[in-house]
Amino acid sequence: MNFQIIITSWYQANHRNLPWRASTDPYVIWLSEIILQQTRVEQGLPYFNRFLAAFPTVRDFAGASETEILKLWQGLGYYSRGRNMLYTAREVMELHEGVFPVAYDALIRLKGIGAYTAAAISSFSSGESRAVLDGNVFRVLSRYFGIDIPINSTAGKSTFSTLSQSLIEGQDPAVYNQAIMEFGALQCKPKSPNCAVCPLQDGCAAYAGNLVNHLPVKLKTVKVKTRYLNYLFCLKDGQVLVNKRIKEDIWQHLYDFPHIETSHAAEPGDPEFSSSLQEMFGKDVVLRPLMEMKHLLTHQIIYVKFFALDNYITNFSMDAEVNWVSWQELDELPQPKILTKFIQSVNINS
DNA sequence: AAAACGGGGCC
DNA sequence: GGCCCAGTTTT
Repeated sequence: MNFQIIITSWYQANHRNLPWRASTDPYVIWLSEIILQQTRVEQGLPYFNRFLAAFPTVRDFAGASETEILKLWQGLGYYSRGRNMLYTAREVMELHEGVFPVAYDALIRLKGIGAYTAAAISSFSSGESRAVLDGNVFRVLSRYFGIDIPINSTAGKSTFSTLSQSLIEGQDPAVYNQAIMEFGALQCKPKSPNCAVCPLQDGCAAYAGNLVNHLPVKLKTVKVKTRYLNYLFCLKDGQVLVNKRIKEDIWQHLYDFPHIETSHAAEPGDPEFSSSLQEMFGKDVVLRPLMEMKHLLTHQIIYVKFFALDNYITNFSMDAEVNWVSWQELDELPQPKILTKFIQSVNINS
């Protein structure tokens, strides 16, 4: 038996029942695929269900506001995915008259849809023969064929892309694509794959060469940087001062509090901190330390301090992105995880 | 070619 | 603490 037959038979016997697999609607597939980018199935699943319930069609999606989309996206991360989806939904309404494209060449032009997602949507919705290449496929192929070219290098992407496309020829594209990804997710896992009962054990180069734990090879790149954010929690007449994050930075278009970033952990009397506060408020203000948190992102370690400003804020120079809102309004705004945590603990302690 | 972009689970 | 997850976009 060849590689493809073993993979697809394994899939028939072992696959999970995932809701998006029940549909060939390109809109539904699109929804699931964007949500699942760099995201585990278990984490994305509830988001998929909520989005589909809220927006059954691309027309419904296109009619939403960005805040609405980001609020539903809250907690999932990589928020540009949500913003790009809204852009693309509107594009589909205007350019394709509300009919979601199924052809790879049309899909690849849409914002937020890259090579992987275009292959996934086109193969699942219309049976176009485009091999998906995601983390699972890289891993399965590099192990089975014993390829040690780094999967995140240009040469690696090219090599694996050619190989995977050659393997899908003659197969049912939708089934084969699902099968190889599911095989990578459940059987050929990154850590402690179950080689003892693997149906591909016979032809597996990594197994034969005892290289399973060394493949795939990946170039490490990410430099983690450390940041210090000092949040200013301003309350007045039951309203909270919120800030819309409009800069090119993490959490773009989400809402948090006005804050001052310092180059190091800052105490209220710190010169750098104080001068920024002076600039922001036009006079000295008194801070009351509330809480400290450490927030971990893939490439940032953020030390967060929350301070209360109980008064002194009458002269606050309001930027366009800063606004007073009620607790109720704040709750309806999309916000970073760290802020949700803070708000919860304030509610518990009050 | 490299960096930026979240949050969570697992070892 | 490091790695990885149904990747894409920007620099």
